[in-house]
Amino acid sequence: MADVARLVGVSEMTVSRVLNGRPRVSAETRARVIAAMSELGYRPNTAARALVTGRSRTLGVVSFNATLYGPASTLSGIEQAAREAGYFVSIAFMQPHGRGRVAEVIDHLKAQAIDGVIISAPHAWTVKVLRHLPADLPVVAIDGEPGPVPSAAVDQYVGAVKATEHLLTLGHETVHHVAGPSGWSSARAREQGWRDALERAGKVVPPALRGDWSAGSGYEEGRRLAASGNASAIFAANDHMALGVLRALQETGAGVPGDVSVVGFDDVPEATFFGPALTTIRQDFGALGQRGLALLVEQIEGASRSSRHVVVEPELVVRDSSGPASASPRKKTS
Amino acid sequence: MADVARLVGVSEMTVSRVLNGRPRVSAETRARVIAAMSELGYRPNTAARALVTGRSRTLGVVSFNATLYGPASTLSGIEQAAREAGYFVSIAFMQPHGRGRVAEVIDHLKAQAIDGVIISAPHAWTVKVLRHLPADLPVVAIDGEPGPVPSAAVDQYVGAVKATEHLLTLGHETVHHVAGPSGWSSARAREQGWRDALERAGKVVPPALRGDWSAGSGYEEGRRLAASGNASAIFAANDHMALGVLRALQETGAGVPGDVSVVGFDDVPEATFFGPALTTIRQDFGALGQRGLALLVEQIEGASRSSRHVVVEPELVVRDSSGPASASPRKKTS
DNA sequence: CGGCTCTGCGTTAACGCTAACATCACCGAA
DNA sequence: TTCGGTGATGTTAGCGTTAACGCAGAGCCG
Repeated sequence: MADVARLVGVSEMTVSRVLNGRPRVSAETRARVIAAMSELGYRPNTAARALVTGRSRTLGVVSFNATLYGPASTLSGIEQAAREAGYFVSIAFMQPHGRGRVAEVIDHLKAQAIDGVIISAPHAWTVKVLRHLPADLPVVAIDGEPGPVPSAAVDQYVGAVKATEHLLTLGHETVHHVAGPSGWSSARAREQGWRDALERAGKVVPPALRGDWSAGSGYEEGRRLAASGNASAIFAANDHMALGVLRALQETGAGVPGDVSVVGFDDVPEATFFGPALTTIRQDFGALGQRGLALLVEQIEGASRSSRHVVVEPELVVRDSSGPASASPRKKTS
Repeated sequence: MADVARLVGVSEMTVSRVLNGRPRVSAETRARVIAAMSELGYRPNTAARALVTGRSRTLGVVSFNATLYGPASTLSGIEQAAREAGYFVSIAFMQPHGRGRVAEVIDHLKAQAIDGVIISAPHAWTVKVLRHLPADLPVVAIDGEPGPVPSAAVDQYVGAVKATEHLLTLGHETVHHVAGPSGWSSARAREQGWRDALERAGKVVPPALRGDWSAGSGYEEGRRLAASGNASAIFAANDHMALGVLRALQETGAGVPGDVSVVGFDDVPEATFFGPALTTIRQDFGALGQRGLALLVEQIEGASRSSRHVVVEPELVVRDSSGPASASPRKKTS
């Protein structure tokens, strides 16, 4: 920086002002400084900057289960938005064991000079963790229920309503639900949306079956439903379970969508290639990440803290696995 | 830090020495300093440290296509190992468009004070990018071919050989291959391994079919193979294409593994739940990340630079989709 | 024309930490 | 006894940047 200042014949302070886009520098000086900076290949030293300003332009992201499609896409969205906003993204993954480890991970991030944190909080219990964070650290929760800190989430409830109503519109008498594990906010919200949609339409609400997000659990519940022989429409709480359901139906000879319609949730990239292509609810994880980041930057830069809970609308994607209810109920085939 | 020093009644320098585990501090003083630090909740300021030492204990990771299982798992492995080694991990994702963006992303990371970079280099062309990096920046390439910088990769070639030999051992006359897109190092290595294994066994090498990693492309090539009616063993270059192949076979009435055996590559979590459960080659992505990180830390901390190319062995996982060749070749069914 | 504001710069002093050297007490060897 | 060595600690300076203030000159108003 001293070199730049010397080359232009001004003080370091003036260079600093140009660097930060501050006013009180004549257009001409500004141009000459910029020229000198690029000529010398000058790069500001982030450490020195952080030291004096107390801000590092680095954000922490705590993510659970980074290998799943949803969290990974969200992370990607966050990173891109952060880069555009001029922030760096430092990551820390939680091992699934939970609880005690959270503190450790957050400690790790706090050891760094971090301007704010985005925490993926898919479990109901994570809300408790959020309470124990230092009050002066800007935080955004992603993918959880509205809690003590600003948050961004896909509207799971609405998505489930859309899925259920789609099936009802096709003429199905009712819709069966393979739910996600209790304790997950998204599983709860989807189940509630399904239940409410059925009740609003005056339909019978069959008992919800409970899976664990895995294709295997979807397969098991699918077998159960197929055996009962009275399901004509199934809404699975995620695409992997829907995949299991599809397989179970196929094995028991039920046609999809001829005999049974199936709808998933998430729209993972492979969903188009399931057999048949899966009707599902698309979550825009990238947008989720962006919104979350925007919320965090807003807190950090002290703008209005108006909207404490941002919601992303999911979207129904109709493919081949859902169709009109057949005229007569399907016979039990196995 | 001044507070800690005052509380103990020593100079800041002594506190600093304790902090860095330096000698020349009496055991008693050391203990008192540590006590004071925890009493005051003191946390060293990373920015000040980085400013004076020129090292930030932050690593950059450049990853392509972060939403795929492989890269995401690798990233997770890197992060965990880095945390244990006392480093922070700053990420930057490439958008798939490639080329020009690489420089931009690396620039972003260089703007931060970074001690080293791990670059995921799955394409053959990424090797060129590596040449243009500043020579003084420690770099490790992951998941590419041996190139100008130290690298860590899963031994794709050996994996493909294992898959092919597994099928030959089961008595199949030859093995068909649905390859990945050319331009990907891993696709090339897997194809080469398959080819060599067949040749070594003195078998006919059928032309390789080319997919694009997606389930859709696997489905198409699977239809083609099923139509030809003479394939009894298929090795798909990844699990998603294998999924497509399975579906195609199922639709055309070919039994798996009764009529046709199928083997994939990767061992994605859902592979167990494919129909039938997929025999595949497991890549330990977590280990890959760890090894890559170790290589980088070695460079940074100036230890021996002995092994410039580290290889992780993949592992055959036998499930239900592969079985003995049927006595008589299957009839063409469609 | 005095006093006011505004612009465009410069000067000084940190930010929190560590490298390098300085100091001092003590100990064993010559 | 003197001297060099060593272990424990302190002092000084500076890493690269920005906040806060200072100051001169231009322009404007009453």
